[in-house]
Amino acid sequence: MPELPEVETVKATLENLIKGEKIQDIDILYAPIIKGDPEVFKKRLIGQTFRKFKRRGKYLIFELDDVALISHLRMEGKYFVQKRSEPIFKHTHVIFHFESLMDLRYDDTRKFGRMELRELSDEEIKGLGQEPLSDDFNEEYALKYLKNNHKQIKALLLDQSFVAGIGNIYADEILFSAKIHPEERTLKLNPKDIKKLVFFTKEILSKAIEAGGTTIRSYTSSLGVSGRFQMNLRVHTKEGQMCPVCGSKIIKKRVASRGTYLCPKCQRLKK
DNA sequence: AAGAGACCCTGGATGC
DNA sequence: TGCATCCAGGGTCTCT
Repeated sequence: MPELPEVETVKATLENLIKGEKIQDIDILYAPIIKGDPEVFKKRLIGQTFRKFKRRGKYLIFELDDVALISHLRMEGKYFVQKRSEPIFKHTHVIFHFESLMDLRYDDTRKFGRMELRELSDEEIKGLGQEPLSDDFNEEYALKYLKNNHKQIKALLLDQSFVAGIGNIYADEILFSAKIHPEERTLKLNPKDIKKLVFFTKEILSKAIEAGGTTIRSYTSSLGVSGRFQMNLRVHTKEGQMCPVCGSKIIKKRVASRGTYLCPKCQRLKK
């Protein structure tokens, strides 16, 4: 399940592979992936060349000559760059044919991902909070945001309008490193907690990007995107195993409607 | 305002 | 072995 580090890795990989490629034709095999009219989507993109590669939160933004293609991979979206002659996989839904006879193919087992066209002047994605690795995401911002907030802290980390790009895996890892219980109310967090939260958010996401993202479950074998950060996971998916800090058993419970892993001894609720 | 649940969707795991 | 059921969850929407 791609979160910020995985999307960043996909962005970098695709920039290497398809920058300067010109679209000759597009096959849309499963139309609901496309927001808006698929025919308009095709007409607008054919003849355009991939120029710039960006990421905002978990969204990929491809800039072409005079249009932006925004892509969200949701749970299992993947891009493959393949020769036109290669067989098409079962779950490939959109194919961009390049003049070079290479294809960019979008593959998505569960069909949750979405693509959308925007004007270059209108590529800002509404409702997204700060980029976690930017200087604008800092203690002051978090303190101010939390002032009128009563949520559970895990729900807040997953809230893209607070900070954009964190998903279920990294939320668990950040909270474990910061020694904060996922169900802790944001109101109860003190400035020290906030400081740790901001610090470990940046630290863990940066390290994950360096490692090329995290590969668990279905997130494997997509071209160029088999990360190594799963080696560094300390609580996520570790139910029943020993906490690497104190040796207690890691538990799993539902928090914010998500499977959540934590160490009940290192991450205690405040009184 | 927060939180729960439905929805989208498939494959893998589990249960009988 | 085989069939039915459950579960995973990012974003969006509805309801309480």
